[in-house]
Amino acid sequence: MNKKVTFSDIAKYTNVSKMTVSRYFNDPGSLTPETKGKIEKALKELNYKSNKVAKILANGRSEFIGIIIPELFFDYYSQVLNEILTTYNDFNYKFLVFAGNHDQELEKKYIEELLAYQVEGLIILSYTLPSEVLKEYNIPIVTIEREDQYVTSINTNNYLGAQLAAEHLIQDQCDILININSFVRENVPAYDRIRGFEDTCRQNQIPCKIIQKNFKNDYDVTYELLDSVYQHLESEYSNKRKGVFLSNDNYANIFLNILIKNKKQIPEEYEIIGFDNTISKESIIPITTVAQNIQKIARSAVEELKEQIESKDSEKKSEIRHVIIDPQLIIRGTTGKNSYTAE
Amino acid sequence: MNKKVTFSDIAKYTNVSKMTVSRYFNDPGSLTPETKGKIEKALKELNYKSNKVAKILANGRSEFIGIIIPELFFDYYSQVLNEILTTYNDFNYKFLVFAGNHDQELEKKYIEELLAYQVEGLIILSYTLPSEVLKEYNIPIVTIEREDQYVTSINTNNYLGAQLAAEHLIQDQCDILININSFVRENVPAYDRIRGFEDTCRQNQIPCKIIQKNFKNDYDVTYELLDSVYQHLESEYSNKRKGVFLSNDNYANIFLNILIKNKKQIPEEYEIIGFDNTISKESIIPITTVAQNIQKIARSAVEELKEQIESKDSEKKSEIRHVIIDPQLIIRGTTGKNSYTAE
DNA sequence: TTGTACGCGTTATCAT
DNA sequence: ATGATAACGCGTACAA
Repeated sequence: MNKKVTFSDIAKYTNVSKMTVSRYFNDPGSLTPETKGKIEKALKELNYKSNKVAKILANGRSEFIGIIIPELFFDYYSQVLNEILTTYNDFNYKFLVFAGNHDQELEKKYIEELLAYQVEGLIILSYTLPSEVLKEYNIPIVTIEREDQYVTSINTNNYLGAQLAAEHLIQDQCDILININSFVRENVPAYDRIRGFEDTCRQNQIPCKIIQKNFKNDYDVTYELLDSVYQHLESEYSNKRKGVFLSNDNYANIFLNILIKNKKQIPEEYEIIGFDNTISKESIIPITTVAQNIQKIARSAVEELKEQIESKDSEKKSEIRHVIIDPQLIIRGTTGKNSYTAE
Repeated sequence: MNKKVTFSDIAKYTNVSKMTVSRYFNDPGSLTPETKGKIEKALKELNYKSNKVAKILANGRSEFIGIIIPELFFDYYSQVLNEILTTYNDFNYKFLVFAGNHDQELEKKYIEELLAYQVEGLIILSYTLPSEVLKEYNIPIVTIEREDQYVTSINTNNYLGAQLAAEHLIQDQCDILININSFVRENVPAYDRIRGFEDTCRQNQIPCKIIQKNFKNDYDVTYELLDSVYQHLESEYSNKRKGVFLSNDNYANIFLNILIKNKKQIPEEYEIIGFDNTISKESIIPITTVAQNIQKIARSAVEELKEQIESKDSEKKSEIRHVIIDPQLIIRGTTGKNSYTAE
């Protein structure tokens, strides 16, 4: 390892100034082929390795973007992070990633740390800090699928997703439509899954029931809660065709398992639709689900951030924007009267 | 945002030198309470924000660790990444993360980029670059669950995992033990799942069959391949009690679904054991599985890296180490004659 | 096309 | 306990 080779070393070796070496990288067109060749040779022979930290200090552009996710045990976050990381190939931003673990104080600390490293922007998937607080950091920010009143955001068109689900269940002639959800606040995007579902039922004059439970991030708790929901539905709507829309694939999968164990006919007695298109395909009956366009969400997030970062330079203050990405209904075996087979 | 507040600004404001301001952060014990107070006040009043990029350039310690994962669609990688990120709270390393997407050239490029940002070490989960190549970068490196001959690594005790699985199936009086695997090379840790399985069968004089298929990262392909395996097992071992050990939970789940659809009795006719403890719990029958101790794997990786980083300073060259973490068998509904119920 | 001088914000070193 | 000065490695601005 010894000492690092710098522009000065290359400059001495080639009898040019270090500015010329710098230009070799940043403005090669301005060099004669000769000097270019000399420098190229020297770089190889001295085994030069660039130091971007010095570059940041000199020109102020870190090309860092900070990401704060709640965690990676939930497939949705993993997939979004995966797609964000992949944008490196097109946008060249480097990503410093923190897992907030649902802890507000921790997340504040993480943001301070990210700012210290001169990140040019933040992508926030965690939800503990209100957007009003986020905006105060005065740095380009994009949030994804969370409360977003005061900041630019990318969200799925949850309303449309719920609408597609409800319409599909109605078309399949379900007698009663049920939405199973956790207690989401009205100001988060996911609440539109309830609004869209209710509105669609009302417009089609189909009975509709919203069931909200205090789901934890725990399989057994979720199982118990959904089992009680099942009992309730059985007693309440015994001889009706039930169309059930759950707020994510994990819930949908567990609910499906409960139905199967109780020997229910699917999709004859129950139709099921999940959300997120994560594990739904791997269920005992592949589950119809609303798929978010995660790649588009991720790319849009980086694009919006890039725009903010660049408009910051040119003094045009960019307005807050809320980008909405349409989801897609993926029809599988838990809906459609003739589809009780695997794909 | 205006101009950034620096140590110089604080120094002028308080009539001390910027060195004293620096000491306020790095060696506060050496300051008098008075100056400490003055500086503290100035930091608040001028709203100072630290710049760690300048700090890196000055002292050479970035506190960055680079991570290269193949992708995040596979739960195992997500969980490992999650646990690595969480070590920030104890070790204070910041993580620059790249998704290699199984592309060797891309990964080389990513490593160069990471080196340019002065990362102090690398954690490699991707497998495209041989450890012989990795070692040549001459920087602290730890690999996780991949070929590791020339570098320090953290791996699960795959041999033990397979042994636990085989012993459990034998104890449950299976007549024939089957291991379903992809074509893994003999020099990757996962190959020990085959070795451990075979050895245990041999020692117990139980018939054993290793089936390797060319699994892709695709549900439908995997389904077809496992369906053909099922057909094969049915014709070959029709009235024997079959104990099947699959190399991950996804395969185990799909195989289980195939058995259920064919109305096989589980665990009477087939016993199933998966690996990784990811989706096994959410299957129609919760699947017995070998759980890797992911938290320990992640922490060990960071600890080993830290040791390498620190011993690098003190000129003691640290030896290559291969740390082995024991997994644990989690018994659920797909094994054990009396356990055909959910947990 | 190439060079000079200086600055980026911090720490290291040697003084006092 | 505090300060002066020189790094760290690169880019900007202006000059030649």
